[in-house]
Amino acid sequence: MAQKVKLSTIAESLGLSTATISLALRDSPLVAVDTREKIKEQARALGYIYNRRAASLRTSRSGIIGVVVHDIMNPFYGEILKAIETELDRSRHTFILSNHYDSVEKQRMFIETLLQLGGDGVIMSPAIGTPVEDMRLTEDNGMPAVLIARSIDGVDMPTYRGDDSYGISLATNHLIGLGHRTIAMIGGTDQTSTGRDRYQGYVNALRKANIEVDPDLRIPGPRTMQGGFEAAVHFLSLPQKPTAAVCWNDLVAIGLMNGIGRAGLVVGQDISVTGYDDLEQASIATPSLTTVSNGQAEVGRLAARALLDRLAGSHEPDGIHLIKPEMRIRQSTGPYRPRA
Amino acid sequence: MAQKVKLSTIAESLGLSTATISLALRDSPLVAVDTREKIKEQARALGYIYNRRAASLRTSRSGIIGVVVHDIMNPFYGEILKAIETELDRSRHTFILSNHYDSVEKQRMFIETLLQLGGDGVIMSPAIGTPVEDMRLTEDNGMPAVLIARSIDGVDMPTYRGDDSYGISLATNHLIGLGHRTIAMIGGTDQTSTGRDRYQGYVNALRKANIEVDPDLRIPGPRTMQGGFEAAVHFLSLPQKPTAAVCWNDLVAIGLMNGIGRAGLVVGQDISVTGYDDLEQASIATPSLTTVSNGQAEVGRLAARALLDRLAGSHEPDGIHLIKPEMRIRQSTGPYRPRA
DNA sequence: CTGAAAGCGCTTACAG
DNA sequence: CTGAAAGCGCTTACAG
Repeated sequence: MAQKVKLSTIAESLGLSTATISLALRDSPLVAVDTREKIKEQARALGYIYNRRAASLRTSRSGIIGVVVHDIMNPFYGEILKAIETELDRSRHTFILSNHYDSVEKQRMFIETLLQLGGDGVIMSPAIGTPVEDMRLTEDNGMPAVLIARSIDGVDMPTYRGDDSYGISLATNHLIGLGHRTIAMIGGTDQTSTGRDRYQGYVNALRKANIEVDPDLRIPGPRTMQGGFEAAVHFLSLPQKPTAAVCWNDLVAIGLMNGIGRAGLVVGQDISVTGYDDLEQASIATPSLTTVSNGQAEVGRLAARALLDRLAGSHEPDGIHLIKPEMRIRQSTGPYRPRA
Repeated sequence: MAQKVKLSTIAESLGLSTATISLALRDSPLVAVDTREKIKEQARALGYIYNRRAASLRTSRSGIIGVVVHDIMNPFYGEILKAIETELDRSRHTFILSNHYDSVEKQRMFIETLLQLGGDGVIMSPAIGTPVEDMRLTEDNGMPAVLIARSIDGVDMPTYRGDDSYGISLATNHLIGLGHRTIAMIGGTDQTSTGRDRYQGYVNALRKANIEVDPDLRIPGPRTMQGGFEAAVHFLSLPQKPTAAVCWNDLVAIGLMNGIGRAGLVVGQDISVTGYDDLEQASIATPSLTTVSNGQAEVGRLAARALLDRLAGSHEPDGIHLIKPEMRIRQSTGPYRPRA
């Protein structure tokens, strides 16, 4: 490649100072319009590339925002990320993405890298078991953080997520309303706020309907399609013969439906299944999946906006902002029928 | 936050020079072992954060690698990215991810941002219609690029992708071997190398079996699950009454299978369907999907390694490296049966 | 084994 | 409206 073009290259070629070039390229009104045009023209002609590291070293603003979630391959996070991307693009921020796969270690390394790069802020769905100190790391170093999808006890940062307890109770109530009494809960973990809230919502709904809660009807663990698929065998062999399953999320539900289908039973008739999240896939699954919309786009949009607002100086109130979930009734649930 | 801790802070607190601190923190053997330990200890105690922008301004190496693909929410790219992530993590590189959604504009903006940040290299699956100049932008500015999944005519950069023509012929031959003669091809576009190659592979296989190629049996367009689902109506109403469909990818195939199921036909018996990619979902779909493994993990791993090797000075040969696809036979395909 | 000094390419008061 | 100069926080020859 040719000699590197920098501000001084342009300055010399035009007989101006680097200060003027710098101002002109950033559209400062301090520079006369025609000088500005001439400078921009020349920058283009020379193939000038703005050196952000130098600028950011000087200004201590990098334009970089970090985003770290459990796993971007999970469409639930994918849908949140898409909304974040849209917001950040609009304000010309660059975002750096990482999965932590629920490794506190990996998450901490990401935060450190982001600090080293001078990240302006971070949006995170904290890993299971994230210690409070790790969260402090961000704010102590002047990098504001916004949480999504999960909250951490003892951390009072702005947090955007669905109202899990309420959402899962919608699904459970829907099944109860269809006459089901033996309802299993498939998937999830007690190690996250989300997991605890969803199980609680299920328990609450059953109690309110005077249905005894049988702990053996809970099959914790699965959070993926594969997991739901594998859980089908366990589910179908439960001695209580459940006629319905409230699933942790849509992926688990779709996997479970596939597993149930393999066993020759018809979902929506023999067994009712609900999902959670209302992913794009939910409506085109066969049968189409009854689920709960979890407002992913809303979560992503609001979290990104909150961070940008804070960077712009205004201060969104801290604490948890719950997005209201909504029921989506489709073909995977139907009236109670006793199992053979 | 407290006053920012930098090299000079540590230097002063220990009565040493910044040069020594800098060397010690990077484990230089030039610094005595106990001095080194003392320095590291102090750095930790003070909560020192390495300023990469400053370092990178000085060394003109950033440790950043850019990755840009069509859409990370597509599990095909997700699986490639996972492999890239694994390789880059190992060498302590940070990666910046972006979708271009086949917008040349968005892709160019990403490349420019990456150049501004001093990116060390870029891995890209180029957007449809990427002009050769845009590809030059990377190398002209000393940032090596490696292509994945798609190639561009006239660009001789290292490229890693599956052998699409061969792969789709495997699927087509499998159907022909089962006795099918009226085989549709669903999805894809002629605007990418991948699209042209796959259609060509399908055509070649038919010709070789002396089956006349009927252009009306091609339904171009769909590349998503939703697209495949919607194409089912068109497919089922084709007057030629095809008994099998070669799909662009697994997503289209799964969508199509759902659509066929809704129409009351049984995939694997009434209609045979093949996918492409062998995504995780393929094996747990119902029926499980016969498909072609496209070596995503291999593509990601090799592309990342090629870039890292080049950054380390060695020079992987340019040109296209084709990964051999493999057939995965499952339940979605079965022997020919005339349609009612 | 350790230090003094220059320089990476910007931006920003300040002066004119 | 434009310029001279300092400084952001590192690293790297060079000297000792």
